[in-house]
Amino acid sequence: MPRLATTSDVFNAVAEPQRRRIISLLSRGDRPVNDIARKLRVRQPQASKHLNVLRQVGLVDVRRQGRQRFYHLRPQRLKPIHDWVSRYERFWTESFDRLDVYLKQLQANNPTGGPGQGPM
Amino acid sequence: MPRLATTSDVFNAVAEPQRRRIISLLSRGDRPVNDIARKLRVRQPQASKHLNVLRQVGLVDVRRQGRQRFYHLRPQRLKPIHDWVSRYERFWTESFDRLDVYLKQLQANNPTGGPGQGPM
DNA sequence: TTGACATATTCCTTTATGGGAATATAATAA
DNA sequence: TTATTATATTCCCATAAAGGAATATGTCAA
Repeated sequence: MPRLATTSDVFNAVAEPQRRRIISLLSRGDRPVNDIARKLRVRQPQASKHLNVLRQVGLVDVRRQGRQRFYHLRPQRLKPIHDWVSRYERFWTESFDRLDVYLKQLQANNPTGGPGQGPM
Repeated sequence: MPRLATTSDVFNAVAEPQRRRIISLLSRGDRPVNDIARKLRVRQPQASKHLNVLRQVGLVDVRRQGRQRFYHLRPQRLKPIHDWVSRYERFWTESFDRLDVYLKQLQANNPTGGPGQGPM
């Protein structure tokens, strides 16, 4: 099973640093392409390409205004990532002592037993 | 700026579905390689390769026990992802009405002005 | 019309990645 | 020792992806 396409998997879309920067930038307001390209120090075609990926995956949408295209962030699409990673939040939030670890070992070595604890 | 290596960027390491499944599995307890491979229905070498990536990026570590190697999740390494994506949480948590959007437009069109609001 | 500006798209090249298959290494058992 | 089990590693191949450069498309102004 290879990696899902950047245009269909949010995790993969966001695995590109430039695209993360675009998301950061757009979170402060809609912007036209040249604006984005200038701010991020990339050439316009690359900006357009990244924006195209983000649009296809649903992380941004576009609004035309004159000859410009204002890109707009759709942050709800980040929620799957947030949900997934939040399942592990307690592991670094709670005091996570050796007893917890020991109990987890036991559970792992005993496939039949115990209440389901961790995230899936 | 190309994509960072899966072995050095947690975002990229986690962009692979199989590796996310390994993380899920390990969150319920340490496991040896064959166990993981069997559970995830992948061949042992692929499991080892993914585990190697996860180990290099710091998401798991290994403990030898006899001829087996028990892999152990290091969930703290997921924190960077959690931190990053949490910056946008309020956008889908708060009621985010059209006024907010309008204010963001204004701010974007007026680079000099206004208090910094959004995440960076 | 023509020209200038804003953006998208295409083509090309390089590179990282992931799977398959085979093999190597390591540790235990007999 | 040899055999067996558990895991790692290597080699090969196919593919997605990202940047560069050039070009196409679209929109406005004169």
